[in-house]
Amino acid sequence: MLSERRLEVLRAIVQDYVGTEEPVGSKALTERHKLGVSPATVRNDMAVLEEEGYIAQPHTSAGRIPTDKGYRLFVDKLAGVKPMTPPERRAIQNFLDGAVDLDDVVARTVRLLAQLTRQVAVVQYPSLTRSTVRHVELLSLAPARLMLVLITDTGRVEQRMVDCPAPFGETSLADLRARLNSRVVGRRFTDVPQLVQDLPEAFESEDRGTVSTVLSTLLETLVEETEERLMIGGTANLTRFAHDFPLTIRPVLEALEEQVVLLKLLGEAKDSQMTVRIGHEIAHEGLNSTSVVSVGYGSGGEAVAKLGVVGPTRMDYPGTMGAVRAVARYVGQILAES
Amino acid sequence: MLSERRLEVLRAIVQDYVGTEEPVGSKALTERHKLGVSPATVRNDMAVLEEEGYIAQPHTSAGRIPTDKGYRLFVDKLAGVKPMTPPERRAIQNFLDGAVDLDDVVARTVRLLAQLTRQVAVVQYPSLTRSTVRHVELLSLAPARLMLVLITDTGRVEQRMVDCPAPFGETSLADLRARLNSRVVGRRFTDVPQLVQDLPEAFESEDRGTVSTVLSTLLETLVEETEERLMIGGTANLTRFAHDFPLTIRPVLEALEEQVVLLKLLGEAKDSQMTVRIGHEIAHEGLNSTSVVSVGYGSGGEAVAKLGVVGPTRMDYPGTMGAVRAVARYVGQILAES
DNA sequence: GCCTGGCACTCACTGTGTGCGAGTGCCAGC
DNA sequence: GCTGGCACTCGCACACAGTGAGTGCCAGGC
Repeated sequence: MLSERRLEVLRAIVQDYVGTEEPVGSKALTERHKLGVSPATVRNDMAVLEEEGYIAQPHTSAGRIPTDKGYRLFVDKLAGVKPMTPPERRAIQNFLDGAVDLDDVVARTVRLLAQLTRQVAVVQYPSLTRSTVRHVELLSLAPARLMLVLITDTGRVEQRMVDCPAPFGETSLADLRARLNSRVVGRRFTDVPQLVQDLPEAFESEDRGTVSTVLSTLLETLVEETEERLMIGGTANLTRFAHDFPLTIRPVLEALEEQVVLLKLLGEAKDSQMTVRIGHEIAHEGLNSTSVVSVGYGSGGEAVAKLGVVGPTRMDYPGTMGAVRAVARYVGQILAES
Repeated sequence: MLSERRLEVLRAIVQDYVGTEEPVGSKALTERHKLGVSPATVRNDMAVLEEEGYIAQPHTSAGRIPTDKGYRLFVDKLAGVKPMTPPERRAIQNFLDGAVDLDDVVARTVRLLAQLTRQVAVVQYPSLTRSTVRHVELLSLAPARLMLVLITDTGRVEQRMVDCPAPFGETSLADLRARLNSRVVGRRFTDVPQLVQDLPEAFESEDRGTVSTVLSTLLETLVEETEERLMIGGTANLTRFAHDFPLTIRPVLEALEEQVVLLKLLGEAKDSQMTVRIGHEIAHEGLNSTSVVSVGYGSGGEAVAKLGVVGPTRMDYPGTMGAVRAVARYVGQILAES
């Protein structure tokens, strides 16, 4: 176990490095922080911290920079979450309040997060898996062609075309619509397959084919859309540390376009808990020199989706965590209202 | 007017510079192209071309690079559109054929364009303004709460909540739905306002308030959604010329996030015609060292939206134009089918 | 009149060498 | 266990010369 002072030294190193973006030496440390000891002592502490793997030297005659392990300790033990100031809170709320629909809420959230943290923001659309059904609509577009529209409690809408094996009358359509809704409205998406299983049996044999087709399209939609959608913003912020990782910006951009990677990343985190993934803790190669701060958000107590930011491992963790948490809360409120 | 050979020299300069990304000198030019004259002659031609503003020297003892004006001449007079090869065409079609809905079509198109051109791809969602109505649906969610769903011929779906001033019965709802659809289905969005103008008069006075509210929400949706949506992809390709404009990448990323800018850019171009905007021809500052190649696409003869790519002014214009044109065609086909 | 070879000149780029200084590790002493 | 002192390391900035690609110009030839 590291002594109190050594932890203090680590904290100082992280703070200075995040601020200056330059390796920090023993002398500079004692000047900028009231550690109460001489540079020589700090050097000894640094030697220990380095041996334990918390900090490293880029080259022999340079200062130290934190390692991933160092940041990890910093986040877990040394840093709190920096709360937003009241004016910031008000600004967040005002900005989000202007949203007109779900797309707009997500778009505004991304912009807001990117601006607050000055990093890349990622917001997941409310997941269908954890949503409940608000309404299922069936529209007849042609004698043997239907449109299936699925509306979730979070306001998300999905639609699919259905080509029927046989013409389907308006009466049957109304019947199916009514039965379908009475079974699934208010229920969770995950429960839907079971709930509609025996529905074809209630219909005349000539209509059963169509009913089955509609149902399988519905189930397909549920499965397909379980692969969630994301919105990303603030990529221009990546250039702010271009000198930091000049060619590393490319793999990051590539990773960001591979939504699958991001979704997996968000998915790995514990539900509504704030999660910080640092550097090599991230499995994906392109993101090895970045950190991801994410948290779930939702209208009720439960998270329906996640949001977060991607930035350099050298980021202001307390501030970023504060912003992410605050935004998640307000988005949750907005969703609950609409 | 420039002589035939001087145009040939300009073409050679553009081609070489696009290929090598380095200023091209007179000697190298004569070696790589069969111009039939000596370097000294080419130097004289270059001096003329420079005087006329088609090429420039980065510094005194270097080769020449094309100016925006030089690229313009190249695109207008010297270069054709390079058609896609049959295997490429097949690949495009196969890739787009797998799409399941409009979002997917757009997403796949973006990916495809980015991959083909190795540049940033931009695809505009089919515009509501030029679309026709396929169906309007009204759903009752609560006694005084409706959901309005609008479906376009291109498969786009928009939904809005409507809070009614008074409870609205199922009968009235069905009536309104039927009247609304009989009037607007198959009509252009721009004609809708006029077509529904006198609709409230057909209802009992107690329902008129709600009908008006529904209609104004519908009209609002049309107006709001006229501000189009975009999908962007391939931003990682920006890093390919990072050495070319190392700090210029930032304003480009910023401009790409400002969808308004891009939409304006796409909007300025003539309808379905292929348009190339080069360097300073683009009003927006951040995009001054980029070129934009765009073209309209649509299911019928008329364009419903645009797509294109953003790349460095030093790009392979014939190839890019070929790819953009081919993709636009196939997307049009896909939309016509669905 | 246009093209060509020759020539002097420019200038970015590269590699080498040097001095500087921040930072380190170690050690003896308090 | 902390401190001051000291020798050492090494990246970085700067100066400087050599190289070579490229240019403009000019006199001569077709």
